[in-house]
Amino acid sequence: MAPRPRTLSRERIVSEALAVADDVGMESLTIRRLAEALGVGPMSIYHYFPNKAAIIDAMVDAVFVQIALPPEDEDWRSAIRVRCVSAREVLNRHPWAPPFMESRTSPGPATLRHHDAVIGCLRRGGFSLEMTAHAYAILDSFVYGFALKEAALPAGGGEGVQEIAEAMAAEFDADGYPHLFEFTMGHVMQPGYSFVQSFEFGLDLILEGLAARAGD
Amino acid sequence: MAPRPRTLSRERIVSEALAVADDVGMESLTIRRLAEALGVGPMSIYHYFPNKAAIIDAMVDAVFVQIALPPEDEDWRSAIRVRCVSAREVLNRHPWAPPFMESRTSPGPATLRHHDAVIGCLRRGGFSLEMTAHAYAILDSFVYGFALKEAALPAGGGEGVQEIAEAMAAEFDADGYPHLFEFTMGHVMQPGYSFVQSFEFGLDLILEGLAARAGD
DNA sequence: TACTGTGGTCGTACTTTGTACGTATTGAGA
DNA sequence: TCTCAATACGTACAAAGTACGACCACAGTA
Repeated sequence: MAPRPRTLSRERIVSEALAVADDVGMESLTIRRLAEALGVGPMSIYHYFPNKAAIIDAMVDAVFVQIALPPEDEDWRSAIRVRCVSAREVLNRHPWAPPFMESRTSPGPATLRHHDAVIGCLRRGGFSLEMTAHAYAILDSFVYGFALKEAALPAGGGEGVQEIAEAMAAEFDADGYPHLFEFTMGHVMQPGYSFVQSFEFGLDLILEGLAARAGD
Repeated sequence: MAPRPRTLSRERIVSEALAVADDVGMESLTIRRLAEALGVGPMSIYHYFPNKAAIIDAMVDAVFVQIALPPEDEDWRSAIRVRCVSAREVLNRHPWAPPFMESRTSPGPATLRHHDAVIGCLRRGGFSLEMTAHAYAILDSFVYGFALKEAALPAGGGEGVQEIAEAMAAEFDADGYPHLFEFTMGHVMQPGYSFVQSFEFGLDLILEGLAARAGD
């Protein structure tokens, strides 16, 4: 029945794939590299997954597992807030993920459970089906979009940004872009700047707007 | 000086690349395929671009060209609205684009001009530098995130969704996901459902929230 | 007219990818 | 001990990006 349960398993493969993708990026996650990280021949992986796409599906589901579900004992607004903050953290840990979270055609169980919990939370909060659709669309668009932008930033979002901004500023020195110039110099490159602050600002703005419309 | 200006040019290459990517998706946009579409050998392309990444950079800039700048003669709120609606349309025409729009490290001139115009619009509207950063972050996160989700949908967002939803519903028939089930059946699969409606809903919600905070 | 240089194109070939196919190894049950 | 199925791997092939250098057509020059 289990002749040779040597080293591999779906779990180990997925977890190693996450590590590699986090480390070197999705475009450098190759079967060979993954196999090497697992200490195994490339073809061994295909005993557990039919193809690379299936591995990515499993990776996406593994990301969803990490996102906190909205706590059931809180009101919808703070419960949703918890899950959105958690989602940003998780997506930040896996910068490769945002483009894949929504585009997979075969969602895994964790993905389904997650969506079920969020929808349930909104419904319990008194949202109609239509308003639930709107709320979920705007919240997730914001969360994924923000994560997408953050992924483009160097780690942390504080330090390395200045360098990039500096390099960019050098290109449009000839003030063909006056507002961009002012913005970069006067804000982005200032010491206290942090892109992440905009996340809670935006999230609370959206939650407030949703609360005002909750009865619709 | 111009010994043999036969068929190729940067413009023609980029425009054909857009067409191919729109048609078969980014992952199927290969140099060979692009060359074939241009009626040219694969290597000829490398006379105009140093590598594939440079082509993608140019493609992204070509997408930015299409997005309407905020009209200067309108108040910030409707001007920004115009450009966001336009952005969604354009990104919808190029479903491959969202993950690339922010992640390129060398922005083209259209990209810079676009950002300059949006920032200028907000500044003229009375936003502080800090508020401008927040506003731009939330607006673009929403727009890109929404486009990302839309790209995962079959064309149009109305028709094919039902089929997919039906297929999905078949999997969780065992009502392990009651809210998702209710949502899918009671809303998504209803005749009038349209995901796109959520865009204007969300956009107006955000604009309203920003207007309320504009003085900060 | 012949020659030469230069810019545009392509043929060949190398490396790296995903993965089809068949084979070797192992230990549980007969 | 023998068999067999589950597991791992070796080899090989198609398709990708692209380095390298050859070819080709014309613009000037002589």
